[in-house]
Amino acid sequence: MEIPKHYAPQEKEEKWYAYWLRNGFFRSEPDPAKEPFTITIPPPNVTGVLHMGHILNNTLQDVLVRRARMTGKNALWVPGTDHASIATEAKVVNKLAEQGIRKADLSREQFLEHCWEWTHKHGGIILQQLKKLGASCDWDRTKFTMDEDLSESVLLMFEQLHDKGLIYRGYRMVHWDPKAKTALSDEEVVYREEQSKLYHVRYAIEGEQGWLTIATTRPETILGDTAICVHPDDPRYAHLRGKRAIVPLVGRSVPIIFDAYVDMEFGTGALKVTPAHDANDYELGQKHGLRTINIFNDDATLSPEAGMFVGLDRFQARKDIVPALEQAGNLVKVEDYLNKVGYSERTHVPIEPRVSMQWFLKMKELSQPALEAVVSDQVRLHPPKFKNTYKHWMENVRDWCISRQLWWGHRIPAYYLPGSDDYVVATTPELALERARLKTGRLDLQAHELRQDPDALDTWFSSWLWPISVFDGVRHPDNPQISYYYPTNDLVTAPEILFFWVARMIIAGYELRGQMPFRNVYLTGIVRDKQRRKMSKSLGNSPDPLDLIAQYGADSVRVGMLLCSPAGNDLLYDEGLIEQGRNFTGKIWNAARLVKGWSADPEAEQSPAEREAIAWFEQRLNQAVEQLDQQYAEYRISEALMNLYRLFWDEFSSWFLEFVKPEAGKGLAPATLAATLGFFDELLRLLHPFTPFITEELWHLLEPRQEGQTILYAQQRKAQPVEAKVLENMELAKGIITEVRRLRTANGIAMKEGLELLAHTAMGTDGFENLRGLFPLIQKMARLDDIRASQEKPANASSFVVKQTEYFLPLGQQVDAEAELAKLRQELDYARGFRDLVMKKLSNPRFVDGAPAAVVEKEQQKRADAEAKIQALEARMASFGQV
RNA sequence: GGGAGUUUAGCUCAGUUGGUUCAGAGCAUCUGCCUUACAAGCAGAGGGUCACUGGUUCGAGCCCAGUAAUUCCCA
Repeated sequence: MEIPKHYAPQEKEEKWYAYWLRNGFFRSEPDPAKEPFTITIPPPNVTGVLHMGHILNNTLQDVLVRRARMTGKNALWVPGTDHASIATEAKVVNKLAEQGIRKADLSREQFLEHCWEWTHKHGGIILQQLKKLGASCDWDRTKFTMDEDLSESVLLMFEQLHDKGLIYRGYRMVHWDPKAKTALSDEEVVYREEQSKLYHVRYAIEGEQGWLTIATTRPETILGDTAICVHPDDPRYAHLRGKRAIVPLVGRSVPIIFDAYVDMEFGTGALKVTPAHDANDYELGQKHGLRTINIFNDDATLSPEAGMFVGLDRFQARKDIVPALEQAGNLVKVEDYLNKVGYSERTHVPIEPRVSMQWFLKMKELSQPALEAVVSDQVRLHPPKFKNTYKHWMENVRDWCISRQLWWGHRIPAYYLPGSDDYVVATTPELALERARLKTGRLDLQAHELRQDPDALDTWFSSWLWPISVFDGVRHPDNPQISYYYPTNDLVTAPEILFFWVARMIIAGYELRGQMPFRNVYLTGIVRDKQRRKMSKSLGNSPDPLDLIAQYGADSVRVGMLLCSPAGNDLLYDEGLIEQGRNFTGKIWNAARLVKGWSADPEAEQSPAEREAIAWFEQRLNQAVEQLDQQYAEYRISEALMNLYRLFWDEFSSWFLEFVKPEAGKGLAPATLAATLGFFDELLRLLHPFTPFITEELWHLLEPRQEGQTILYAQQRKAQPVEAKVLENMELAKGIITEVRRLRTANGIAMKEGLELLAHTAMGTDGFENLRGLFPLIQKMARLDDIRASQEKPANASSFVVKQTEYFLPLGQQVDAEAELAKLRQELDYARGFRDLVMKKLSNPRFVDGAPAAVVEKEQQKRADAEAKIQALEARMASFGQV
């Protein structure tokens, strides 16, 4: 069968993906006879679209899963999506706004209908896109965090933790997102440094002359001040003990309190205290029994409590209050100030600290096993540098605010009793009623009298169950699926969500099953552009991955993304990387065309040279497999790919295929052709996890295959002992070939022109004899008519030294004596320098006595090698009449 | 403010318990080639005071201390 000149990825990828699906190759079911290998996908946002980060992340997962399949594991990759409460709700609210509909005008049910509509319309697009990449997920198992079973799992978890006393409801200071109008967890706040102003404002002391000046970045919160605080040791303010101050503009009298919390160095050493709008002030307020005046509405406009600027946005109020303070004579000065402001991770508006009633999960004890799991390497992070970060977070973990004032998500399963703040927790309204009747003793209590908490749960409160809930392991902890597939093997995700998600999954894993959710966590880097800017829609610096796949093929994109992305390192994306991937697939394709063009000649006998080449590549393959095992074990995926890249390109294509390439028009010994095809097959298997499509295509082209056969389950070569000598000798032979080629180039001798190579064996023939079997290969590759031993050193010859043997290439009149000498001199300097260094070591008694015997012996060998080389070089120089 | 990491060729990165001159790879660059699979290719070549300073050691890219630059995490 002829192979087309060019590989057409688009067509082949479609064909093979359909073939894989049709045959159910990605499916997995529990099989006690086989070892499971499981990955659960980090569920992308259900309404998201594929970006470059997904490409990197999912290619890695696919490589791991495909490799597992080809090394005898029962491999399963579970796909799915996440409902992304706040992000999706924000999108739906925006969409409704475009249609002139306000969320506030809809009932909860109506709004959720819109959310579902949106989800059904956009949901799963991203999963379809992953198919283009070649992702070998078991699509029949696709999950969504709002599926009925997964939802029930979330509620059960809530109930379980609540019953254990780990979930509580409390009036606390939380991070408030005034745009989404919901509380956020600590992790959902991102801090950004900002140039702002520090306002110095003076407060009158009540009942006497004098002022007290404070410094603040948020003058509008003055309206909510309920104290001034100074340090008890500060002599500047000692006289103010027991006094009160007057809040500017509103004229409220507030106490001056003393607390060591204040930093005497900062600003004026006096702090205004606004318990309702600052986390630290809130603490102070609690401690000193201060009033809490909430001057903001939930959208961060000023509330009637503020007393002025009512209804104004907080930033407008900040602007407007400055001239007001100035006019009132309270503004002392304004300076520039660099401070850090918390923003909502989702809506990107500045966070407003706010006191509100929220649900919290106690984290301290819960996280203990999860901390130990990582510290003791039961769960391994790759790269391990993230262990520190993880440990630090876990040791300082704080209670998790799990309620969100949103509708899209899992509604908190708490039901308030009539006319009371008391509640029962249950996973369904029916169960809730039962419990409520029990609790109240009112058997006639009706469902409509109970009021379910309006809040939804933090999305991560569902995703932290993901590796368990996709196997229904929360509701049915002993079902065969979870028993077989859990704990999963690898998780591939971004370091950004190490705490959000990874840590919490580990916590949930131990809490629910007493076992880690996965054994390895591979943390990818962030995909950036060449200027190290994060790829983003707004910057417009990100290519559309689907365009790339359409242009270059999925295999090329996969290779390009993995070529240069060690675990934990950012990937500086450049289209050149994808081109490199394309060039590599092109190379594979062309090598196949070459080999496919060869035919077996039953008459032809396998030459000793061919046998040598085959014996060598056999060992070279063994060596590569050994390295690959190591690289996979250490999650050095980029390195594994580079290893294969060079194995295929340099060793197989440039060396092996050229070794055995038949003369034009001639056939090949059947055994040689069979060996070549065998190697090709093995290489395709090793490459398949990285380039699934082209390897399947060629696997079917190089040998006749039946419908239903696939490379997906073809097993990769297992590690075998490597015969080092065979590899060493070939490296020497390659060295000789390269030297001859170099001399040809340097002296302008065409490859067509035959040459003779003389080996000067006066020094001994060991190295020379070792290579005798490879001579035919050397002759073929360097276009030599003959290689022979010689006692004399011919004149008018170029020379080089390999090991301890000096080789001469008689070039007649063409020798460039100057260039030759320069090269010799350079080599001699190098060799002498090397010898001197070794000698210095050997003449140092402390080295000879102190270093291990093996090391000393090595040094002595090095000296002998160097001496021999120097002699050869000196003799050579002498033949030119120079030393 | 606290903590962690990084610094090796023009770029992106390897360098495993200190012991070949250990200074590597890919890409990029340069030179010569349309050699009947591949010019998206082939054959060659050049390129680095391992951030800096000091220390430990017979021996340091590797260990220690300090300095600088830079990144990230936490507050």
